Amino acid sequence: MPTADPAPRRRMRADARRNHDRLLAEAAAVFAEQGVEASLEAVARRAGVANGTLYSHFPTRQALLEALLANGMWVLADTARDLAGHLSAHEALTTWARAAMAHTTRYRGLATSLLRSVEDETSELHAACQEVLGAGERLLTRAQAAGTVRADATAADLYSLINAAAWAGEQTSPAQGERLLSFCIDGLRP
Amino acid sequence: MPTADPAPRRRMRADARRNHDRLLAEAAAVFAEQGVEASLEAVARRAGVANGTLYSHFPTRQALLEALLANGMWVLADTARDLAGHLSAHEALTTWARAAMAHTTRYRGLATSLLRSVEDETSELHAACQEVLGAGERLLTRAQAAGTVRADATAADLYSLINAAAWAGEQTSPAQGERLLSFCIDGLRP
DNA sequence: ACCTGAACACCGTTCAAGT
DNA sequence: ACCTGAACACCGTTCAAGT
Repeated sequence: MPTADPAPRRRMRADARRNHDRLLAEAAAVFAEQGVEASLEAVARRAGVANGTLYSHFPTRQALLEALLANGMWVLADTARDLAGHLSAHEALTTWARAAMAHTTRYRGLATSLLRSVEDETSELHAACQEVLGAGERLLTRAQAAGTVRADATAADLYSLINAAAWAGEQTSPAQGERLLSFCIDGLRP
Repeated sequence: MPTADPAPRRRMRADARRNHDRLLAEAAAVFAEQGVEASLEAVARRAGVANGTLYSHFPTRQALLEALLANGMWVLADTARDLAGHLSAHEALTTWARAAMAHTTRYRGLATSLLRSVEDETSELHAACQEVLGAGERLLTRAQAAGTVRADATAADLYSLINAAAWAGEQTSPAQGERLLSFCIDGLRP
């Protein structure tokens, strides 16, 4: 029961809808090439619209990211529920953590936005980040009940370590990022 | 036996020396306030010199950071040697890791520069980062010999986790950063 | 030997004017 | 209802001209 509707899908003029979609598509391409700090001016240019049009559709960079990522983040939360049904508490946790990290490495610089936004209520990404945090928390609690994770670990710890490993992977190599994630998760054991 | 002299301390015109020192002092202040991505134009302005003067003394942002940090990083490497003399292998490692993380949190954004620079030979910070990496490696090897750290952990792992924890602390809270460091170090146990 | 400041090519963000 | 594009205030970096 999300309180915000995903997008006012219908009540939009045809040209507005076209611009909206075009902007999202080009933003995805530009962010994939240059990371989430890429020039928004370049996004507008590639979408063939004036810079003001971009800002009227997506008032902030975070709003653009939210539109690109919210869906994937809901899927991630659903994945947590699925894994909880199919795997042991600890395997579900580690498998999901890897999936969450993979999502975070989608664009360079994303880990920074996602970690900041989980605590920043003014961020358009905040709700989606909280969703992911909550999904992780359920898997964490389950693993704690099973005795495979220390009792003092928190959802914020799990969320932080996933993002930190993703970030380290960005700066060095994906393999190094995954090694870090493994170490951190091992460090959660009692 | 460092091969690069710290700075051509003497052969400098008086005005050049003054500008050099003033630029460093203002850079330290501006970075402390705004992080290492702060405007270099602002640094030059506050130092009372033209922007070109800043670039002639410090051709890149990394060069400026190197001048500000290299000394502290050598100290960090020395600290590793001291700790090895006074503490158990594992205590020396954990104590030093905390000191290294504290150094990394000196300016916001620094973790990113320090992790990138350790592998990037073109960075002016590269030598100093390698120094720190090497210091960590000695403590790590000693702990591995003592059997308190798993054999497959590398110096790059240690260096990455210190910087990743510092980064996470920047994005959330120092306390969260320290929790992450603890978990990661625990994860290094056999 | 060093400094200056203009020059160039870029940004993010806002907002009056258009259709 | 939406789009345009100019306007403003800021960058990083280079380099001819000065002293």
